[in-house]
Order: sequence, then C-alpha cells, then structure tokens
Amino acid sequence: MTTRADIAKLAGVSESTVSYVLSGKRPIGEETRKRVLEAIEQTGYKSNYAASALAGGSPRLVTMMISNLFSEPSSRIIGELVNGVVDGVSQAGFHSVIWPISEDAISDVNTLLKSNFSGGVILMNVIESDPRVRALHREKIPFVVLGRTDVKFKYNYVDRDFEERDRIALTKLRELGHSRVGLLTYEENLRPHLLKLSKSLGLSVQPLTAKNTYEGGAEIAQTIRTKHKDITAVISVLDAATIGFIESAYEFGISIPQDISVIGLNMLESQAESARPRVSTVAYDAYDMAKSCGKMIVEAIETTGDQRVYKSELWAGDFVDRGSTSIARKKASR
Amino acid sequence: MTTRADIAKLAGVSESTVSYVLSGKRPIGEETRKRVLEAIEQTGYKSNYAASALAGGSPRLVTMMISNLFSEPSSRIIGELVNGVVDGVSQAGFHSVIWPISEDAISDVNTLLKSNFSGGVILMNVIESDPRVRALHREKIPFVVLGRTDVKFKYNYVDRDFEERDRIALTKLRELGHSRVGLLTYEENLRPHLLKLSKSLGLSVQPLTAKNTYEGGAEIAQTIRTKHKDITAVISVLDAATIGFIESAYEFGISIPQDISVIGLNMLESQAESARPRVSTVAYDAYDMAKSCGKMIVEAIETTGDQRVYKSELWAGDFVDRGSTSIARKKASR
DNA sequence: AAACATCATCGACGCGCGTCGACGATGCTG
DNA sequence: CAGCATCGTCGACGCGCGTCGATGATGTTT
Repeated sequence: MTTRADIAKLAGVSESTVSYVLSGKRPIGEETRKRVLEAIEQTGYKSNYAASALAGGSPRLVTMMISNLFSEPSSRIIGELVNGVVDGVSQAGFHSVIWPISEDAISDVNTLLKSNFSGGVILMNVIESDPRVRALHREKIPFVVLGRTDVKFKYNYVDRDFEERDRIALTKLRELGHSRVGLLTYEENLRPHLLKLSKSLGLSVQPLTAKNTYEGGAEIAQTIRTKHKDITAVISVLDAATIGFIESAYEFGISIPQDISVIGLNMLESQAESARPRVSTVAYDAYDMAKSCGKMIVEAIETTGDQRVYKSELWAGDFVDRGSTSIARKKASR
Repeated sequence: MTTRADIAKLAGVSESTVSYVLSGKRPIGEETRKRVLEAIEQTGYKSNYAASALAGGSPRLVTMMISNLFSEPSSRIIGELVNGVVDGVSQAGFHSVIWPISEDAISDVNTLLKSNFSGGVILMNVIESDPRVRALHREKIPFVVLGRTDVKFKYNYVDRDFEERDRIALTKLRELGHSRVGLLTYEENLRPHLLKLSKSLGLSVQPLTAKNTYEGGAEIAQTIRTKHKDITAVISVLDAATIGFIESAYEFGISIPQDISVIGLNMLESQAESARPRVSTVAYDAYDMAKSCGKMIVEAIETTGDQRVYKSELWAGDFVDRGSTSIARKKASR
C-alpha cells in the first residue's frame, strides 16, 4: 500500500507538502506541485480513507439514508434518485453508499456518523421533524434532504415544486376551457396555494378524497357521476386511484377524455404509459433532480464551517401529453 | 465524544485494558471487566470507526456490492436479499451498507477496501470470474457471494440449490404421471444434472429455448402445439415467458393445466400469484437465505487469518401449489 | 524452595493523514 | 536600507484504537 510517505520520498519533498498539494489549503510552488502530482500518478496513490477520517478530513463519501428502500411502488422512483445522486457526486470524485436503515437504529447511525464515517448525508423519505435531521444538524454533518419536506424546511433540500406543478396542470385545463376541476387527494381541504391559484385562474377546484387504490378510484367515478356532474376535468395526486378511476369510468357512463379530462400529478412514467387511455401528467425528471442534489451535498461538504449557508432547489417539471391522451377540450356545455 | 481514554479513567484502568475487555483477546479479571463494562454502559461509549479501521481492526460493517440495484424485475428479490443480510448481520452487532457500484468503478472500490473501509463484503449478481472476486481474495478481505455463482466456485457462497430445485419439480411431475416434460430456458442443451435426473426418474426433458418475454412464451406455445405434441408438462426458468405461455396457450388450443402442467422454477411469488391460473412453483425464501448469508460473512470476519476455511450453503426451496393451480395429473394418453 | 508457566494489567508505539507553528527566502513599503 | 508581509516548505503533533512486550502477582511443577 502506497502512503503519503512514499510520495514524499519519491518527489523529494516533505509529507506535509504532499498533503497541501492534495488539499490545496496552502500555496505550493508550481514545480514541486508538478513533481508531487507525477509521483502520485506513477504510484496510483489514493489517500487512506480511515486515516483521513480519523485526522479530521471530510471523507469523499456520501451516505444516502433511505428508510423503506424496497417498498413498492416507490422503488422505481428511488432507483432513479439513487442513480442520480451516485452520478452527481461521482463527478466530483465522491463515492456514495446507501444505508438501508431501520427506524429504530438511529442511535447506531449517530455513532458511525460521529466517527466521521461519511462526508455528508442525503436523507430520503423524510417526514416532519425526523430525529435524524436534528442529529445531523447538531453534529454539524452536511446534509441535504431529497424529496418531500415540510413546507417550511430550513435546511438544505431539493424537492419537487408542487405549487408550480399544480399551476401547470390547472393552466393547461384552463386553456382547454375547463372551469370545474376535481382533485383526487387524501385531504379534505385544499391547500392554500390551490385556493389562490384556482381563484387567479378563474376556475374552481373540488377536493375528492379517496383511498389510493383501484377501488378508491372507482368510488370517485361514482361520486362524480352522482354528486359532481359539473366537473369536466380531474387532477390527481393518487396514482392507483387514478388508474382505477379511468378504468371504471366507463361503467359509470363517463368517457375519457370526452367527458372528463385527467391529469396525473405524481404518476410514474410507466404507469401513465400503460393505462388506456394513457394518462397525461406533469412529469419531472427524478434522475436530474437527484443529480443536482448530489452536487449540492458535495458543495456543502466542500464549504467549510463558517460560510455554510442553507440552500434549496425546487423542480417543477413539464406537462406531458402522451399521444392517445386523457385530456381534451371541454365539450360545449351540456 | 467519548473515547477509550474516558472509559479508562472512569473505570480506573489503563486504556489497553479497556481494549482487551472489548475485544476479548486477552484474559481480564472478572471484577475489572465489570467495572469497565459499567463505564461503557454509563457513557454510551462506542469505539470510533475510523480509528479502529486505521489501527487495523475489522470494522463491524458489511458492504453489499450490487451491480444493477434497481433493474427490474429483480429489484423485488434484491429487496428481500438486502433485508435478509441487514437483519442477519445486525444480530451480531454489524452494520451494513449498499454499494451501488457501476462496473467501471472497480479500481475505486479497491482503494476504499484497502483502506479497511469494511470488515467484509457480500457480492450479488456476480458473474463468472468477476474481477472483484479476485481483488477481494488478493486483499484478503472476507467475502461471500450471494446468488448465482459458477458451478465450481471455490470461495464462500450462498446460493439456491438448483439441482435440488429441478429434482423437486420433476419428481412432482412424475408423481402426476407426466413423462414428457418441456423446459423453458435460454440454453440449447440440458445441463448434465438434468440429463442424469430425467434418466433416473424415467422421463424425458425437452429444452425449449425462448426469449424471456411475453412473446417468447407465446412462441413456445406454438412450438409445443406443432412440434412437440407429446409434451404434457413444462418447467421454466423464464418468468416473463412463462406468463406469456400461460396466457397465450388458450389461443393455441392448449388448456392449462388440463393439457399441460406448468411449474415455474425462478418465479416471484407476486408474479406466480397474479397469473391465471396461478403458477405452481418451487419457491425458496430469499430473505432467510440472505439472512444466513449475513451470518456467514460475520463468521468469516470474526475468524482470523490462518484458520479461514471457505464455506458454502445451498438452499433448495419447496414445492408450492397455489390453489387454483397450473398443474394437474396427466390425462389418459391422448 | 527454586524454577517456571500463567494470569492480569500497563505503557508504549504505530497506523496514515490533517494542520499548526516555524523558518528561510523573497517582494514590498516607508 | 530597515521593517514587514507573503510565499513555499518543513517538522512535529494529534486523532482513537489495536497490539506487542514487559512487569508483578499468582499458581504449579520438580
């Protein structure tokens, strides 16, 4: 195994000089730098990970903490996110590992992180006030949250821009002449931004709660048929229910998109493609988003203590019409 | 952060004594041991990961190297395997991380492993003569291969017992009176064990090659109808093709299981359940298998240099009839 | 009783790297 | 030209832990 001492000897300099060439934390003469780099090149020297961590360096390693790694159906998305992060950080010469953590092993995690195991952390599937967030902040370990966060999250995060997503969907429907829109959702009430948005676009949004299952979607179809006959378009945050809605709509005398246009807000590409008719969505590129997240954590790791500032990024996405589509211009009023 | 020095002071012993209490590598008096353990308990001391690695300890960390982590459809199985390993090693107080490695980053991996990053490695999705296998062996890093290996693999491994799996399937078919069996497979020729097996059971196995797609399965149905009318049962290592075969069989005048019985050899529970009729399989418990693999790597890590012996384990699985089933007694000869 | 093996414990050192302080050599200011 | 900041480099130390050799204190053998 090659060590710093070997490089120093080979280049005819001191060990500390080698260190400073590598870290760039002190100016080094152009010629010596070249000699050192040559020696490194020759020997294929890589600094020892454990020694660096022990001596207080920031390991060039990013840890992704993922709670429910292989829980369907999210694993498809998680795969994209993981790949994005991996590629994003590797461009900066960082490695990345996944920590398949169970909820109850948080203290163990703290231990390893305190050991300076990892230069930075990316948290996925984080819910409000996750204890890990507090722990990471307390230990001053750089971290970025990827994915759904609290509305007001004060640390680094990368997330979808849900407000913009909704704006895109509703604007599209407005263009097509729709004015009464149903929203398939878990919640009874509309979020404030949707109220504002619908008002400014001059349309009304009716929340329609359902379980996110095939059957839940079918119930919605019935509800619309009986109680909300004026609705001519539906946007949905529920994937499975959306599929259920579309496939059972016909039984309730609703034809899509002639009677009701449908836009999926969270739907996976594959699901949207395989439904008939295909579901138009507001899609975003999870891979790109994650890649950007990877760059953010690298940046956070490389900026030292004092000058750290929390950053955030929101990814809106684009409207995707999938050919044989689920949306149509509103019919002349019935 | 609590260190060994703190514990030593608290227990009124030397630092090395603390070390030996922890490692058990030298005898320690009963009373001092108790005092030390108490101090550890009180402070919640955990040894520093990086320092331990640097000083030459075996980190209590297992690395899972997985090449195509989220490639469908294997991710479901991989999820089971990952969970199994995690639970298996955590029982021994080991952590585990996933290394989502791309094929071309092997040299980087070597670097980190040489840094004593991880106590041991579990390799998944390993093909013949993978360079990582050689590297791990050269660096004397304990490792276990989980999943398909070469027939003659001389290092640690845990795998399914494919020969036993085939024996179970063919024996079952024999019991039901079948004597001409088709094998859906990638390969033109039967493996030696299948030849022996079929001879000893007094039945014949006909390889039927196909792409592992829905369409591939349909082609097989046609092939059987035209060229192999005597076949009354099919076993298959191809999942998607099996589904395709079953669903298109009817079009070719084949009814399942009346005309042809089907047994899946590699099929996922979920796939087998959702087909109509459900597919009987020789199933194995990936989670249990992986858990055992986790125990094996821990054991390998904890046995020191000289006395290391390579071990292996094969998991056979059981025949699973899924109610409304894909197998039936052979009809009186047509 | 002397010689020796065993037990329980301690001190010291090294693993490889990050970084602080020091020091000579230069360039600049007044 | 004296005084001082800056540049380029070196030596030394510390991070926390694993382990070797040494040292008494026992117990065992001839």
